[in-house]
Amino acid sequence: MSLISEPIAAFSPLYEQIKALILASLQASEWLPGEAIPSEMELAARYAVSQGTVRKAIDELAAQNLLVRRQGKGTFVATHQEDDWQYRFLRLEPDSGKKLHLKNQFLACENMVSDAHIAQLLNLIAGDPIIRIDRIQSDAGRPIVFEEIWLPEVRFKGLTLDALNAWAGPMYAFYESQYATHMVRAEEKIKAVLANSRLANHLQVTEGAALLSVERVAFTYGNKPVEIRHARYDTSEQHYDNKLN
Amino acid sequence: MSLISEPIAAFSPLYEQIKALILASLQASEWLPGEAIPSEMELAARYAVSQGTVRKAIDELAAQNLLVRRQGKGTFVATHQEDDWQYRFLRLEPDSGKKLHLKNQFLACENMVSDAHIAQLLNLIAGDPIIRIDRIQSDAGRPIVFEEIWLPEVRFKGLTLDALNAWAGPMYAFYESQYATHMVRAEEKIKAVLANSRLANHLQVTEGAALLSVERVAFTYGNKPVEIRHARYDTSEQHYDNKLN
DNA sequence: CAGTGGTCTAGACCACACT
DNA sequence: GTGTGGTCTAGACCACTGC
Repeated sequence: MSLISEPIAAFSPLYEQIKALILASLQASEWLPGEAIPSEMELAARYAVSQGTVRKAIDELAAQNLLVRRQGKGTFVATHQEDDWQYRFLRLEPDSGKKLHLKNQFLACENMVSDAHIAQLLNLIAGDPIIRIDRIQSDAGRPIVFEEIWLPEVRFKGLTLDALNAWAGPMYAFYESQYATHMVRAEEKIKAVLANSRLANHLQVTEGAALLSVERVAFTYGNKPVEIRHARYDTSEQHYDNKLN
Repeated sequence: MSLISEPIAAFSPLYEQIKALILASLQASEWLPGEAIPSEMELAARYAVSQGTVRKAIDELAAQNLLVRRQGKGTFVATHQEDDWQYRFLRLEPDSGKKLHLKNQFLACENMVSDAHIAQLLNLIAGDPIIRIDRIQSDAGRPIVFEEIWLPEVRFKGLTLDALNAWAGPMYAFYESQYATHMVRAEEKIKAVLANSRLANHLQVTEGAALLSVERVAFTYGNKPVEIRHARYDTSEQHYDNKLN
């Protein structure tokens, strides 16, 4: 009888390896968000494979929203600074169908040490330094969202309330331009909760009103969690919109 | 100066046309859910294109979850009857991480006429006949979900409470096997609401408890809406799980 | 016009499932 | 072994962008 050992590494097609190489370059900031990566022909030459193989690798990265293809122009590193990506992860929509125009109001930005829960979510150790931010987002003067945000202090060193208040655009564009941190994906856990007095005050609803609780973990390249958010949405006149495929 | 008319029909690549042809066959039930479609070679011959072009068409349909590729076996029409697709559209998960084992309890199944709201969502006219179903889903004896469901009577003729109670599996597998209706995608609008006495009673929570309200429209082939659901989830020990990419 | 991504082809070969 | 989907290649040509 023959001795056939279990394959340690499963078969990995060439384009998967190319994908990994491109990903490594993204992670190493060889090409920055918004910039063009080399053309398919150049990459094919660099990796010594055919254009079709590079193409398949890029296709998959584009499907995961890591790259953006633009015919005639090139392939670009995805960025949260583009107009149509500004609110890529925001699923809240007014019932009326109009568009939300959210304005930030930052309440706090303080350095502290993480508890066990936040530490675990961020792959840190309880007691590691973190930054905690509170903010309210309003549409036409009406508060809609109250959010608590936790960030690892190592990555977001020196972040202050003043810096936040000086920034007009969305949070993830801020992280990208100020801290070279691009968010790739996020996971959310949604519940219905009752407003306590603090939440009621922030969102100008009555105590005991129903609010949507949204806990988010956001990840950069390499599946690294770098932001925790706990949001409460007032869904009396807006809803969380989701598509199932 | 030259007179250049706007292109009426934009350029449409071959594989898009093949995609449309395959879609038409699916919609016409030429191949039923769970069945294999012809091999790539056969389809290439049938449509007189290369295998690569058929491949790209199938790739995109598989990405939309309309087809399922299985190496060495063939390409199959997606079905809700497969084990791992049973709860493809259910995003509710226990906080504990365990799996939910939901048991159905159907409360009502009655014929009625649609109001303007439901009619509009189902592309019907107010007054058209519809079927309305109430059900409760429980996990380990605890009611978790209360749902109202509306179906167009034309498509689901003769549906009775007894038929529902005789069915053990998930709803969309039932529609598929009994009414030749396969659900392709769905849209959900989520809010937080307070339990009124009726909801409190169904879900065994106190009046004024916070509940997740989930309004779903589900579509078959050809973007045709064929089911409306309004669910209320008790999220005290479970949450709605969502991934953002 | 040159350069980029996008389409289409034809053919060779690999991995996997079934028999 | 045969048939299926999966990978990879090389080359031709099309569509779009910007100089």
